Amino acid sequence: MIATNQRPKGLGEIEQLVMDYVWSHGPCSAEDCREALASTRPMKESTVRTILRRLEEKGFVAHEIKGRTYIYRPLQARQNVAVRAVKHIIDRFCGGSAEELLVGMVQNSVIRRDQLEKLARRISRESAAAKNAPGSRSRGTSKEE
Amino acid sequence: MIATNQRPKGLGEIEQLVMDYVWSHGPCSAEDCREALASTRPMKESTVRTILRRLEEKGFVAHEIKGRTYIYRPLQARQNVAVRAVKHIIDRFCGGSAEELLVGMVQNSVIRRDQLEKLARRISRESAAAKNAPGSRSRGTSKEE
DNA sequence: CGTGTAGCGCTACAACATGTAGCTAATGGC
DNA sequence: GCCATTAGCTACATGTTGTAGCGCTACACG
Repeated sequence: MIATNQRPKGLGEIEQLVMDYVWSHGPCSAEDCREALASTRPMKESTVRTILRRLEEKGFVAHEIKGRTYIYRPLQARQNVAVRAVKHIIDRFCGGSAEELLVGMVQNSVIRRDQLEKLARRISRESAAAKNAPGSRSRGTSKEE
Repeated sequence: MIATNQRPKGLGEIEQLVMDYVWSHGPCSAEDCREALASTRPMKESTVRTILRRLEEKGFVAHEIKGRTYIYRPLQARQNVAVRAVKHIIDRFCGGSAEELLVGMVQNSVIRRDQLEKLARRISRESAAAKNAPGSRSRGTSKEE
């Protein structure tokens, strides 16, 4: 972890909403966010900007200046953030082993059995393919950015 | 918020440590906890008690009185807490579908491919077995008491 | 039966995270 | 030159978490 900044902090509720928008919509301005979220969560302009700034501090987004508007884009793939969060849980609760967790997930219907099976097969293939393509290793460790 | 208690709040760092002890050690008193954690995390007696009390408020533990000592025991299985946390992540980041998340977990070496495959087989069996035992459905929804 | 001690509840408080927002300054269009 | 847009800075209220002091009670012991 280079960690220029980016403490491993989590996302608050609003932060999550904003990130969701940035993730699904792609590069956008603060105003874009505000307007898009206005119906579900009205905010002042400054509020959105503060959120975006904090998101940037935390390393979730980066901005570039277009004209005189900041255009924010996600720095990390949504999936990676999710994975890291889950990894954190695994470390904390499961002593690093995901096995029991997955069993529990199936038992609690968080994933369905058949889903898992399909997935296992799919991953078998992908994993094997990745192994045969030396360069593609990069996906494994750092897909973000 | 009606919330007799037990908001779906997370655990702080110390709270986690204490829970870990309660989970692995089973029913124990505040002093047990304090002593056990003393080497890694020295705390005053009142601190441990506060933590335990909050843990009880949050619904993670319950106590019974033995003599004049409170004996705390976990109310929720460690695994269930983990599963719920992951479910939360899935809902928040993955729109409810765990698939991509799992793929990402394998790609990021959070779980190994073979681990997942083994698991898929194992779960196949367990799941099938559960399906044949009508009463055992209860495990799926609420394993915690 | 008085006193000490263990163990609990209550309360407080500081630090930090998070949501919210106002005010000011710069910048570009009209 | 003036107004709208948009960024920066700062503030503040609230909630969470770690930490702990203080006082009360009940049991043990002499």
